[in-house]
Order: sequence, then C-alpha cells, then structure tokens
Amino acid sequence: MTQLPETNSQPNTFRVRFPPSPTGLMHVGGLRSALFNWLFARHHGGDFILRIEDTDRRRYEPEALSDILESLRWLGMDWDDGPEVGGGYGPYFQSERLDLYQKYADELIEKGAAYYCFCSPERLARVREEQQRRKDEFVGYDRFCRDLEPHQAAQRVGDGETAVVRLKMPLDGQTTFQDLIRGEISVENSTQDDLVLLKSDGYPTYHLANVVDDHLMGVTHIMRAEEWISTAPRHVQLYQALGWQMPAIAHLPVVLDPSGKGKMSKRKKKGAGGRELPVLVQDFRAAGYLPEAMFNFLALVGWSYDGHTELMTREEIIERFSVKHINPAPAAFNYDKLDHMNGVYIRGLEAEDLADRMMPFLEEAGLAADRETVVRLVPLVQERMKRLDEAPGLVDFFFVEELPDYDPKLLIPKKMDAAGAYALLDEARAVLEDVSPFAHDPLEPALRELAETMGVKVGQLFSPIRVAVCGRTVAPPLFGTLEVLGRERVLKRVDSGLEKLKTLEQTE
RNA sequence: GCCCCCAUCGUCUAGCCUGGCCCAGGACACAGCCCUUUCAAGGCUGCGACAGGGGUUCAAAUCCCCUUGGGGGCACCA
Repeated sequence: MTQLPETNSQPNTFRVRFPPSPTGLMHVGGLRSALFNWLFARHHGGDFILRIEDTDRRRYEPEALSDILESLRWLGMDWDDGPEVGGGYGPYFQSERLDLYQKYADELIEKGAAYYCFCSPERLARVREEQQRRKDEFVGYDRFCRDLEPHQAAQRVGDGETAVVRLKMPLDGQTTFQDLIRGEISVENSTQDDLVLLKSDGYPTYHLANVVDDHLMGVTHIMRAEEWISTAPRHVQLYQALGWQMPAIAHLPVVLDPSGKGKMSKRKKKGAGGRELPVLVQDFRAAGYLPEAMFNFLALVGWSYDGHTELMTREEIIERFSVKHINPAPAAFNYDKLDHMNGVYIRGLEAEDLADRMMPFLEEAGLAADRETVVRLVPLVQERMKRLDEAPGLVDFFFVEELPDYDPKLLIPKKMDAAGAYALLDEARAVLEDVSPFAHDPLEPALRELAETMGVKVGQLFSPIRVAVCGRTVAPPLFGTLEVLGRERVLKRVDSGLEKLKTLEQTE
C-alpha cells in the first residue's frame, strides 16, 4: 500500500504543480504552463511540485521524461517535490500510485457516487455515432449501466468481467466554480456525461488521478491551460463526491500559433523564408535561443507587468508576477518578438560568455573553431545575431583556409569595371602588405588614406577588399575582420581575388 | 451540431474590476530619415486599434444586453 502523507503535517499555503504526461517531447505551451506555476510558487515562497502523469500506457514514451526534466532545468525551474528530489508526498509518478486511485474509486462506488460500467468501446462508439447522426442535443455516454443493481455489478466484476468505473454526474442543476482569471464559470449539468474514473486496465484517467493527487499532495492552486476549462465542472463534482475542498483554480490562455489560427500544435510551422518554426523546447534550444531570453519572453505570453516594461531579470519577474495580470484572451506566439528579445539578450552578454555559447553551434556546423579566435570574433558579430544558430553563417570564412568559390563580379564596386576594381585591389594589397602592426588601428587610417589618394569613396575601396577576404558582400566590420584573419591569409585571398578579376577582364 | 471561454493597432499588450486624467500608452513588425565601409546595432519620425448595434449614465474602451468574429472542448488521451 502506498504511504499516505502525514495528516498532521501543515502543508505550505502555496503549493502548485506541473503535471506533464510523458507521451511526447515537451513543447512551448507546456513550458509556459510550468513557468507560470513556478513563478507563482517562487513569488509566494511556496512549493512547486513536479508530478509525472504516466497513466496512459498506450502513448507512453520513455524518452519523454528526460526531455521534460531537461526542459525545466534549461530555464532554471527547480522543483521542491518530484522526480530526483523526492518530497514528503511521493511517489511522484502516478503509475506508482495505482492502489490509491483504486481505493478512492472503491470508496466512491461504496458511497453510490460512482458505478461500474460494462459497455464495450464498440457500443460506446456506436452510441456516439447515432447521437451525432440524429444531431442529438446530448452527445456522450448514455448512462446505460448507471442504474445497474450495485451488488449484481460487483458480482460481475468479481467474476472477472471487464469494467470501467464512472462518476455519477448530477442529472440537473448546474455546476459553478470561480476561475481566478475569468471569474464565475457555470455549466448545465444536463450537458455533462458520466466520466470514466478508472479504465478497464486498472489505471485511472486523468480526472481521477489528478484530483486525488492534487488533494493528497496539498495542492492549493491549480494553474493549467484553457483547454481544461470544459473538464473543470467534472472535477468540481469529483471533489464534492470525495468530500474534499477543491484548490483554487485558474485557466491560462491558450497559446495560438503565429497566424493566430488554432493552438500551437506539435507540428512544425513554416515561417518567413521557409524556416521551420520551433515548437518543441529542444527545437528552441537548437535554434539558439538563450534560456534567459526564453524565460523573459515566455513570462510575457499571457502575462504582463505594466504594459511597457518588457525586459526583466528573472528576479524581477518573480517579484512582479501576479495572477491578476494574466490576460484571459488567447495569444498568438510572436516569433519575431522572441527573436528581437533574444538579440537584446545576446548583445548583453560578456564576450567570453557569448563565445562559450557559440561554440557548440560552430562545431555542429562542422567549423574547426577554436575558442580563442571565437572570443576575438565576438565584438564583430555580437550585434548581428538574433539567434545562436546564425553564428556559423556569420563567421564561417574565418575557419577555412581557402574561400569557397564566389562570383568574381562581386569584386567590382558600383560604377566601376573589372579593370578599375583590379587597380583598387592591387593598390590595397600593397598597403595590406606594408602596414604594421597588422591591426585595426593602423589598417583603417592607411586604407582611408589610400581611398583619398586614389580619389574614390571609401566604400568603393573597401567593398572589393571585403569580397576578396570574406567571399561575399555582407560581412562583419572590415578592419576587425582583417586583423583576426591575419596578414598571411588576407594577402592570399586578395591575390586570389586579383586573379579572378584578371580572368574577368579577359572575358569582357 | 452542442457546451464553454474570449474580443483594444498586422501581432503581443497597458487601460476595463474601482466610468471622466484616453481624439487610447508601450513593444514587435513595417516604412522613411539620420548615423555609417557592407550588414547589423543605435537614434528620430511615420503608419496603425477600442468588432458592430442597442442600452445605463451628465460622461463608456471601461457597466449591461444582443449580434458577429475568434478560440477551446465534446475519448477507457492527457
């Protein structure tokens, strides 16, 4: 028998929980729910419980659990009760609490608040189908077994007949509850059907397990996504049948996909430029979003502080978080804004820190990047990055000996021909060979002076150099780039650029 | 179809509870200009909303009702 919690222990006045089901990889919607609960707990000095709702044996995926734990840790959300840390109300895996659910299901049957149902899934499907075809007002279980004689029903179960346990919902009247965000919510009981509490495999449904555990674990506040609203009346009835006080409850607005049409699904969406928009937490990590930016942004999905303060540290968010400022309206997930905010956080990083965070992305891209060089590169690219996954594309030419092939025409500046470009590059080469030390400072004045003596705009001179050295027209600031590249490689690339121009002249 | 929730710029939102300070503020995006060796970053400016209709009131974005629109849910999944 699973150990019941000490009845005389005084639970914290603020105990919230995040109860993921290990049926798939964690997605942002779930992370957001977790974050709001965590913020609520930390704000009030309460407890954050992590409970694994592994009651669906068919959809169970073993790798989901580690993904859930990693996702929470990524954002720095620690839990007071749960896997790996324990707590006084365990176990925290519902699959290890089966006897508890069985016990309360039995109790409800005994009280006459629940009953055995022997209807086969086939019959249920047939009933539903007919109701839909007839366009009945009521679609749901027809309560075929509700009034079976209890002793006979128990006998059949004893004889080994498979059955589920269903809750007897009231047939008339209405069920009402207070939502912390939406106020009073009320539904007609005649629209509700008798929900399954215990499945035929002996596992509880979400409804039973969730209610039993929230009660036993001393949960005081439930914050879950809006899609649960419609099941709340059932939970109200369940608490009532069990004779327990229901925790305060709040339904968080759903997160809509960027188009605002439908909630964010686990399927990836295509964004501007055909980029796959991340949905899973691990995709956000892989895209190079900083956890601190993600934390800040996610806190603002459905919650706001004062309408104009958006950049906040985690401490500030914890201090300012309030259920009162949670917006009940669904919100589209704004990737552009996330990117912008991530860029702000990237720009705020120390050079060494940013270099460390860039390294895995450079390695992943197959670049032989060394940390020392990357640290020197940071000032050149820091304000040009919104996501870390953009880093390889920004610095790749620093880590190759030979530039990949590029269009020689790029070497020719505006209003100029190949011969002119050649002359410019050739003169520049002389300067590049002479200047000492080969660093930003002597390099810039020297090349500016060259532009002046040659009577061209600096842009006209710098452009061919940039292309020769980087292999493209858009690149980090030139002089810093030259310095990091070093004289030897720069001259080699300029030579190769000169050669390209020469062949271009001949074919003209 | 039925039930429930929601409704301020293209998007995220402040204001709504406790009507007047709102001819509605901020952010992202977009456009223009400035800065500038490209691209960014930064600065400035612009574009742009109270879904519609009825009430209540001296006064409504704010309160009430209806309509419309959007979303969510209708499993032995969570």
